[in-house]
Amino acid sequence: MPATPAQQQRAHFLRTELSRHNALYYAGGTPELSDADFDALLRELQELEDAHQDLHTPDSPTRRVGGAPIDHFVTVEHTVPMLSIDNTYNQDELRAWYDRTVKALGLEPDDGPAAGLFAARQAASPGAPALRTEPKVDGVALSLTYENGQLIRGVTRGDGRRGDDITHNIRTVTAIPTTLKGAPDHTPATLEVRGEIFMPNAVFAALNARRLAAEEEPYANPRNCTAGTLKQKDPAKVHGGLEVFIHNLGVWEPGPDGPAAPTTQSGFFAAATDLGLPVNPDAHDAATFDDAWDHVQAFNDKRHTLDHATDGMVVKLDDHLQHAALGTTSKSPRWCIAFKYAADRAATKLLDVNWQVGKTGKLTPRATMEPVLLAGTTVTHASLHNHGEVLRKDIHLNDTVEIEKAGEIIPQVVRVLPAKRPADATPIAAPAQCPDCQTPVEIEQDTRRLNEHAVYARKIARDIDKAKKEARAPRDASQYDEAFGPPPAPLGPLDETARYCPNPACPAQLRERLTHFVGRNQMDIDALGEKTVHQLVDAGLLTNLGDIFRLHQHRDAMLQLERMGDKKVDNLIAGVEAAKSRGLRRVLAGLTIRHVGSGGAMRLTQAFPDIDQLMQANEETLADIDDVGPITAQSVRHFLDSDVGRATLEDLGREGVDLTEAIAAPPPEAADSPFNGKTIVITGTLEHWSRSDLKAHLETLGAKVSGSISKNTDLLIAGTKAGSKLTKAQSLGVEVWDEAKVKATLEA
DNA sequence: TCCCCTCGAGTTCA
DNA sequence: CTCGAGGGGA
Repeated sequence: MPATPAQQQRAHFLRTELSRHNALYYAGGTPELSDADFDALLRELQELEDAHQDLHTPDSPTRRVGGAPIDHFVTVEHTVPMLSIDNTYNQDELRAWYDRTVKALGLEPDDGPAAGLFAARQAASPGAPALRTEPKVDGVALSLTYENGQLIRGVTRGDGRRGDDITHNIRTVTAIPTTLKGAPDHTPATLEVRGEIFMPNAVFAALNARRLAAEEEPYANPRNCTAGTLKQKDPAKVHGGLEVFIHNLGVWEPGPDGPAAPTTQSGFFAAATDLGLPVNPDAHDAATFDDAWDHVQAFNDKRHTLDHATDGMVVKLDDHLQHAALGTTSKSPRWCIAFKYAADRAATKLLDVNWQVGKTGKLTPRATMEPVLLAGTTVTHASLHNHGEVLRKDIHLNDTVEIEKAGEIIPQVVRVLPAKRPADATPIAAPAQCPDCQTPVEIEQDTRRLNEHAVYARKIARDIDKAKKEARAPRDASQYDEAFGPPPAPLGPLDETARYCPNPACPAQLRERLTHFVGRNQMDIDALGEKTVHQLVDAGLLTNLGDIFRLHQHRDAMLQLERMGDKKVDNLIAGVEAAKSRGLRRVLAGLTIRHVGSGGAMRLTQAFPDIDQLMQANEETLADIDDVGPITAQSVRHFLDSDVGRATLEDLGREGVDLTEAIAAPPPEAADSPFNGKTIVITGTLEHWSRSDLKAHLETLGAKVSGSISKNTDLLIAGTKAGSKLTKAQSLGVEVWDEAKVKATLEA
């Protein structure tokens, strides 16, 4: 049956949309569609084409050249999981891994070149290296399978357990042999190897130059471009020039005449080379730890001269028997470790500075820069923290600044490059008034420096007292230097640490405070996100915290707003209703009282479980509470005595918000729980609980759940993607559990 | 008075 | 995740 004009139009629309999103996705830009939405469109097009022969076109996204259409990639289970590698960031951490490993192998502690691992390797096989070092190339990990020397499959790493079958695309990569040397008789019957596929910088640059010339969106970086091109549905569109380095062995079944499986990492490299598989030319044997460390350091200079991105060095044990003996943790093998070089820096131009108003009224300068690629992401913004910081670093508009990522995540301006300061560089002006409500700002200075002055002044005051008692003349100011040492340098503009808008009714602050109040750990009103709050504030429906609980009176007004349907409004009203019973602790945590967050709110409600009792507490009583000192106490009292504070609490009470806190009796099993009395830190991504749920649960069992690791920590619960906390816990010798162990213990 | 430990607050990008 | 600052023990 021929398609109707409407169907033809729809099919055309779907084809252009799908191609456009494909292009966006592979350019590493922001996809406008989720994978599921993309698949839905693709399916719709497929169905249209199936029903109407005349809609078929050779270039349809549902087809690939000369083959059957692919709906989606086939998921393939890895025979041996492809794990990720643990990271270290300095020599001590690397050494700690090495010592741990030597100990786990049951060898003598390795204190010199003749002991430990080195000695063990020499005994087993004279001249054998203990370790191997190999650059960590920033590309895409994949697994290749050969049968009788023929390439039969290429699979992405995926989640480590299973990945996507990309064989059709892999065949177009000339760096990957489709037939091994010596095939079929002198190759393994089955061979599965792992490697990294990447795009050399020169290839990437040429590709982007072509795209720019054709007025197409350039690709974000070589790695995204590689990942994108491997996920092409049409192999003809895979970019040329991809390179690959094979680095690990998955499976090696020798077969009747084939070579025997290698038993060491160095042996594997030699064997791979014999079979025609490319390996990294900068990999080295290392007899001892010190040798390995020398390679690590030497490569830090060399890596910048290479034509591909590297972000570290992998250190591996050479002996496969030792690999087997050590095994793996749930996320990474114990027999190798990555050393990450100090955060990469990038230089870019500072274009603009905006002053943001925070929920406390703090004004923060936020820099906008020319987009620059840094450690895998494109960076445009960075906080400049405060005006003192701007002055101390002497940052001007139009300066070229050097940026790096703190903790691999948050971009920071490290310094300006003074030689590159242009003629049109202008100092960054700090606002004298709030950019939103024009109230004159208040300035805070470094408390430590203020304290130095206070200490110096006290010394003088005490001396004057003493002089009075001893009935002698007080010291002359010119003698102070001699008696008390030189006075601290006077405070100047460079000591400014914060600028505040003091107006409690500032609209910008109100927006931020409302957003905080409805946030996850406070009132937890899911339907009220940042966007919606701003919408409602702009519409005049939210002018204070209490208004949230009156939103249901403005149903019609809300329905007038953009992207606000019946369903969303119902959701919102139900969420607001539920929020009324969250209790005093969460209300206090949401109020933005200085120095009172979730922890402080808990302490306060433990001492004063309802608002009336809290209202009656004076500063001294408050300061008696554990973890509450004079400064926090004053801040709490100040809030409770302020007009806004009292009015807000009364308003919330009138609207039916629960201003009491039930004191949870510990469940009977708490006493024998292994978590009782333990100080626990949770990190990483958990599967079965949200982190806050697990925290709440462990607390009912008598545990203290804290946010940072120290030597007081009894236990670290590490989910996947655990970061520096895991490393720190290991270096402090803190016990670490994975999620499965927690689950098993809780169920026991 | 000095430190160590925690908490609060601000923050970027996918 | 990191910084700064408050709290509290040594």
